[in-house]
Amino acid sequence: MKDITPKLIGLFKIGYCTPQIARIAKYLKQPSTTIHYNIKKLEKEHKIKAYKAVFDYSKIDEGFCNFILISLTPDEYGNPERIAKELAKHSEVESVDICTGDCEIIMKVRTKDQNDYYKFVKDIIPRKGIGKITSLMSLKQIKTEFVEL
Amino acid sequence: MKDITPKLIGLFKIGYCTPQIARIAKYLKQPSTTIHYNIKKLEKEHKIKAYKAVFDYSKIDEGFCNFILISLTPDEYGNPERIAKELAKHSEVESVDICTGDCEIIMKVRTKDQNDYYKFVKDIIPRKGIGKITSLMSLKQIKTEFVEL
DNA sequence: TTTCATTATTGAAGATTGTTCAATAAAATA
DNA sequence: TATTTTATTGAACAATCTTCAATAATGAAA
Repeated sequence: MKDITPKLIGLFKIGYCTPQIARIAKYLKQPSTTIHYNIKKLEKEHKIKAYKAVFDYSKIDEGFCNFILISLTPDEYGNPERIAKELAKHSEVESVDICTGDCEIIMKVRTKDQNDYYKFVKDIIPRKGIGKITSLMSLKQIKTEFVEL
Repeated sequence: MKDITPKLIGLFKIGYCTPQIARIAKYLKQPSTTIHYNIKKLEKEHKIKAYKAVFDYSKIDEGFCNFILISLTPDEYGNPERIAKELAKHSEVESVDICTGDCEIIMKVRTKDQNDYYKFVKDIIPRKGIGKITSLMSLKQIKTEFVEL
């Protein structure tokens, strides 16, 4: 057996999908060429970043979800983007935001279980600039990426 | 002019896309029927919830992003899901998670600006069961929905 | 207002892609 | 081993996306 499922999931996480012009045209009762034109416009303006799949992560070995609130060390207050972009590179990371308030960076991370999460935190967090972190564990996901589960 | 853009954005937020089987087949060097079969399997197992677009939200009037940490009143500790599902219904809400720690619910909300965010909070939050809320404002988004910006 | 340039809409034709089907192979089960 | 189920694959088909050229609408400038 080939087991291409993990490869598919990896591709679908970031793209490899495309709009359903005909279906949208029917739903909005407009010619498909008009829909096509408007979608291409959104793409040219870089308003659409990607077409992708949303998963029920609990069913694809990514059911352990955590929010990580990161406080930076004072010497790194100036450029939180450097650290944020490094963190964003990891495939377990769903989102990274630079924010105000009690922390400087908030990220959402998906792993299979506590063990994998521990590995991630142990590996990724002890780097220059990161002062303190707080984890908020998600017990149940009601809505993700605008999709209700 | 028809201005179907807002309708397209609404549709793309939740679906109306489809996988690119031929492209994946080429990339993975597999027959397209094999890719097709495996994707349909993922769908039947309900591992894939939707195919959708990811936006550069700063370019589509949803640039003001906040994380809201919600503490419930003691009498609602028992069923946080009722409140969570209600909150999830609103189109401004990207995600809703029930969690442990300092709060019971964490949600991600996108609005056009502070005014719209204020309206949302004023409208949505004062409901039975919600005790205290904390907002974390996102100043800059580095990665969203697994897509780097 | 009139002219001109740009942007938006649309139908028809063509190129590409997703889907179905039937046959075969592989894996799991008894 | 025998049997059932699951997985892979190529060929034909149906559906979709895309291109193109013509037209209409909009906005800017004289």
